[in-house]
This record gives sequence, C-alpha cells and structure tokens, in this order.
Amino acid sequence: MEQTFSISDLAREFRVTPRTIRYYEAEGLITPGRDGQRRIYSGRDRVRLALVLRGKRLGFSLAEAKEIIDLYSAPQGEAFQLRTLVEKLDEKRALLEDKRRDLDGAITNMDKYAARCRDRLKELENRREAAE
Amino acid sequence: MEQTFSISDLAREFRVTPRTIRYYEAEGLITPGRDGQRRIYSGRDRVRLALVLRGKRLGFSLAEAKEIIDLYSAPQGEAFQLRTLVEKLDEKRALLEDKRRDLDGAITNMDKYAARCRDRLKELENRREAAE
DNA sequence: ACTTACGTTTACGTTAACGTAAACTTGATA
DNA sequence: TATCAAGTTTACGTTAACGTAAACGTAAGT
Repeated sequence: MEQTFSISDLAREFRVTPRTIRYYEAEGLITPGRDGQRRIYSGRDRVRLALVLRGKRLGFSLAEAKEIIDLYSAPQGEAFQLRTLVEKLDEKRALLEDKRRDLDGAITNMDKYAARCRDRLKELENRREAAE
Repeated sequence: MEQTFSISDLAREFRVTPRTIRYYEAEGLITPGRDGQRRIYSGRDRVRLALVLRGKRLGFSLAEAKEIIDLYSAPQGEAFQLRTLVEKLDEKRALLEDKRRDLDGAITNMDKYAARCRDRLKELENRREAAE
C-alpha cells in the first residue's frame, strides 16, 4: 500500500495552512481521495502540492501553475496527444527560460554591485590602517 | 543633458499602464521629478522601473522588490554603512539563489519528462512505419 | 459520558496590485 | 478660439489568494 497523508500532515510539511490546501483543491489543483468526509492525500497529491508551491515561489499564478502541472498528468495514448503535449511542454519550457534569464540577470547585477561595495570597503579600511 | 521620459513613454516601453507606474510611485518605488504637475522620468527612474518589473516577474511582491532595489541606492559614505549594505546584499543574494534552485529543478524536471514523451512518440511512429 | 484533537462546510473579511471612471489642467494644433 | 491629446487627482471597483469565524461531525482517550 502506498503512503497517505492527512491535510495537517501536508500543511505541516509545506508550512501552509489547511485552508490553503483546501483552496487549491477548490481551484482544481489537487484532488485528494476521501475517507468518509475526510480528505486523504496520496503521494501523487503531495507531489502536486509541492509543484504548486514551487510554481508560486517562481511567480506563477495558481492558474498558470495548474496549466503547467496538468501537463504532467496529460493523457499520452495516441501519437496526436503526445505531439501536442510535447508542443505545450516546449512552450512552458520557454517561459521557464525567460525566467532564468531574468534571474541570472538579477544575480549578475547584484554580484557586480556587491563586488564594488566590497572593494570600496577594503579601501576605506586600508586608509584607516594608514592613518594609524 | 540626460534623456527624460514621459509616463506614457515608459508605459509603452514596458507594456504597463500609466496607472501602474503611478501606483509604484505611491508605494515609494519610483520618485520622478516634476515639470509643473507633470511627471518627468530620468534614466535612473527608468532603470528602477525595469528592476521593479523584473522583480515582479520573479515572484517578488512590490515591498520585497523595493527592499532589494533600494539597496542599489543606499548610502555608502561610512564603513559601517558599507558593511551593513554588504550584509544585506548577501541576504538578498541568498534569496535569489533559492529561486534559482527552484527554477533549475523545474526545468530539469520538465526536460526529463519531455525527453520521455519524445521517446515514446518516436516509438509510436516507428511502429506505424513497421505496420506499412 | 465528556473532553480533546482533528476534520468538515459555509460564508464573510482582507490585502495587494492594480482597473476604471469622473472631473480637471495644460500645451499644441486646426 | 476651440478642440484635441496627454497629463493630473480623487475615489470607488475588482480579482486572486487566502484568513477567520461559526457551527458541526467523529474517533480516541479519561
């Protein structure tokens, strides 16, 4: 049997509230099973939740995150389905590349600036030594 | 003289509305000059706007973006100021690293999945050939 | 039998980040 | 001089993504 999780298990692990997880379900991002009226989360559900939260950290809306994540559970029966799936994957992949360009730019920017600051700081400290 | 821009110049260039730019000003992210009551944006203002928008694309809130961007115009007069500036830069840099880890994970994930899809598609196409 | 912990649904409240409309100013142009 | 086009302020509206509170169910321990 595969491992299952309660809503507070996942809430604890991912540091979100149960409300958040239920909200994601209402938005169609996760679809846990039920034991009576209680939600039961499978390993797959847990992975999807992790993907949603990573998407959010990267600046995607829930709707965008859903579009991407749903590709991972798209049907792959016929060749036609597979072809359109691969197309959509390329499209989303391009979005991620754009983000990587942005991110690398931001990091490079900051590194150069920080380097200049450190240089300037060293110079100031050298002057202080020289003044002793 | 340095080049200046009107609000609609920047709105066009960055594909946002003037409302958005004014909102960023109200939130303290940009502080353009004035000619009478009209706003006049300098090259520096333009750069700040670009930084804000990049921050947003990377999933930062306006408040977070401001915290980062303000470091680039922090005072660097005394050694103490420079030391705390370098500290804060390191801190923000770590945030960007975290995001890069997330992003690289997402891309790697997707690439592996896309590769499997392409393999499966080729196999289907080979079978079709064999059936001719 | 009672409390405690954990879960549920329903529904209204909140915040960030703008959108939108109204009423006004101002410089350029026909 | 009238009428644009582009700008302004003020203020209310909207949407996503939850927070929060109420009222309730249920299984486990005491």
